[in-house]
Amino acid sequence: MHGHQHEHGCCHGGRPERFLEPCLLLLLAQQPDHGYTLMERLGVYGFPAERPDPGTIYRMLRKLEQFGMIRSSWQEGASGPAKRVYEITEDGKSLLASWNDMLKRNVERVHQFLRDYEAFTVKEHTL
Amino acid sequence: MHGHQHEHGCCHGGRPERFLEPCLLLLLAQQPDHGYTLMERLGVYGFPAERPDPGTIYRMLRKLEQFGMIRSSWQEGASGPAKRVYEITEDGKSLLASWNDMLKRNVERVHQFLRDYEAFTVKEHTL
DNA sequence: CTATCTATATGTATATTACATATAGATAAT
DNA sequence: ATTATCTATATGTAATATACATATAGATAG
Repeated sequence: MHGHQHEHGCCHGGRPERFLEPCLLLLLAQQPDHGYTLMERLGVYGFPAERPDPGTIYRMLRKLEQFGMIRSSWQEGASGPAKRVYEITEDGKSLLASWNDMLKRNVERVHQFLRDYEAFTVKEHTL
Repeated sequence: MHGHQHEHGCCHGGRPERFLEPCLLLLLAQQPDHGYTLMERLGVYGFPAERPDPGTIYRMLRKLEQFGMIRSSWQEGASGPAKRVYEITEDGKSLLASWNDMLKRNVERVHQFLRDYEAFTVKEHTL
């Protein structure tokens, strides 16, 4: 029952923000790839596997390239339309390491919340 | 070295987003309080304890009140300027439960990322 | 030759946060 | 006394990320 009852109006529950960028960097660190396949691979990190949003993903890839975190080249001789294949740069790997540190810290903050919420519900139950 | 080197320009690492709302709800579930004190209590969840942003916090409180998640009354007879004391409503408790569920799911997503990043660095090291 | 699949891209709206600034009553200091 | 500081609440504006809608086009299947 919980989780989706507040999607409209105020306080819609949803996805974690600022998470797409590190996930794309990690996927490209694992192996070079193009946007269309990356959309599917993002499912591992909880992004909607069936109906991902191409616009958001391609835009993020272009932004990362603008700042030199990834680089791209057009793949030739493949089937279907031309594919822009991205690979991570050294700067991108350094940024990925930063994201890893930051996400670790943020997880700690959320764990503190989850512990306190648990304590709150236990206390409520004993009233 | 990591963690703050990309604060400017692209890809600034920083705080988790959409985290202020659940934290305020949890703090008010623990006990009714007014904005000025809540600012300090937010330090438990990693918000900057010395120099929090009043604007963001008061605005979020007003939004939560607009949607009936908390309610407020002016506290009389206290020292200093008038204080608007907030308390959580039943709807607010329900929303808080939703946030708890969602944050649990999101933590799982981040854990997947952290595991994969660890595996990536191990692999890089053995090359 | 038309429809569908693969692949990339832009336009716009909404939401959250950061930073700057405004207001005002209460209390402390000179 | 009157000035400065502390407590407390509030608004204006900009930056950023995401969601949703839509556009484009080559390749392939019916």
